[in-house]
Amino acid sequence: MNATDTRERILGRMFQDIHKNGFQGLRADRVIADMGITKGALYHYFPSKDAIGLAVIAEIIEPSYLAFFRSLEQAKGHPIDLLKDHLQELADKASPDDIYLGCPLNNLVQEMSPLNEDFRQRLKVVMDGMIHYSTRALERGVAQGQVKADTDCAAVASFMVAGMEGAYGVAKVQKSLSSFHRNIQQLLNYLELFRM
Amino acid sequence: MNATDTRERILGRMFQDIHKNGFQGLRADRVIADMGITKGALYHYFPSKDAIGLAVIAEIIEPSYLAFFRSLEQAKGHPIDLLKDHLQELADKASPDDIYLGCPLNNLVQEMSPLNEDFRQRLKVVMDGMIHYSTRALERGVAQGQVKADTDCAAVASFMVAGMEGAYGVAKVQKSLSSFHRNIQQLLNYLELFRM
DNA sequence: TTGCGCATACCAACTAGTATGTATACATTT
DNA sequence: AAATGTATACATACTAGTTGGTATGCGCAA
Repeated sequence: MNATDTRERILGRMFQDIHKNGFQGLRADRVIADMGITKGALYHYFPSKDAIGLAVIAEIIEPSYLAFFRSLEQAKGHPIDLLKDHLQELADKASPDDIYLGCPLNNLVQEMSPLNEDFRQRLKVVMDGMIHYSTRALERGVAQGQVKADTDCAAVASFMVAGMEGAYGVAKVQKSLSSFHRNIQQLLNYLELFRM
Repeated sequence: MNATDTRERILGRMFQDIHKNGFQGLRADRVIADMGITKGALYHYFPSKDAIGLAVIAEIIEPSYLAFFRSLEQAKGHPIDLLKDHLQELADKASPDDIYLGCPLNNLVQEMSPLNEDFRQRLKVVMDGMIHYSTRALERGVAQGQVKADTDCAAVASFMVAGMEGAYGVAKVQKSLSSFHRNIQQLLNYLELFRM
């Protein structure tokens, strides 16, 4: 068990606890106790609780969310299909627990944006990234005659992300996977409007 | 200053603090200290912190959100116009602070749904109500030839609420009123699709 | 033998909640 | 009408448990 492993194991567990309890609800000492290690290890790797949260965003949430959207830059295929396929995949892969706990990104956004500017800015980078790469994909679609010429690509991309997060939120209160599917389906219908 | 006043003043302040800090972030004693009263008063009216949160939902959040949607039952006019007007009004009336702090309903949903079943159910009643009354309004529109006959009214109503909450969320990280306006505008465009 | 990776032991501040006291209004009895 | 009881609406003081964080020590590999 080398050092990097321990740090990443801690981060992974912290992510899970934050996912369920929120950052304010995170009890770092309880998490590490569950892992069978002690505060010595925790504070060896992270100077403070805030640092844990920021590291979770930077090292777990951001990569996992932006991977797909960055990949749009090199992706071939109709941008509307690429975006729809991604949303469809999110819906297909979502477990009841994913729905019950909600979108980790959205959760942190709602909780931490007004409380901590460092958090907000890091989270904003992630969401802006999602919107940015989607916008560019749609714009390429316009240039290639795949997307309607009068499309406000930035507005559509932004609303797609908003609709996604909204779908997570509604499904979360309702504790309903099928609610999530229905709302994602409506979002797919919306995206289809902009196909050439 | 009679008793009812004090109770309602406490609730109002608690609502504000929850709106900013979340329920877990609420420090009830700090709030009442700011009000110039003491724990005696607080625990005279509320048996526990949870009771404060549930009272805020039942007595402040639920009425304010459901007022409009209930009114749809008696409203005359095109249902799509009624819904669009409401969304437009939300956008027009939103202050920068409303955006920065986010939608109180959505905030609590994201934070509390997985943590407290009592909270989740009370919040679900509110969101279900919003969707329910919107669905019925659209269905009456179908019956009266104002809304396209093949419209899945429940799906549209649900997605409208999801889009609304999503718009709040995205605008919250971005700290941008214009982002909110853009996303609401997209939602209005979406609703327009179902006009007969 | 020095520094890394952790464990142990501790602490100050906070936090929800309680136990108890008290002033005032209002009803009841005398 | 005066005296007495009683419920309401708080205030004060306290506590047990928690929480984030620190100080220190110690084994082990390079």
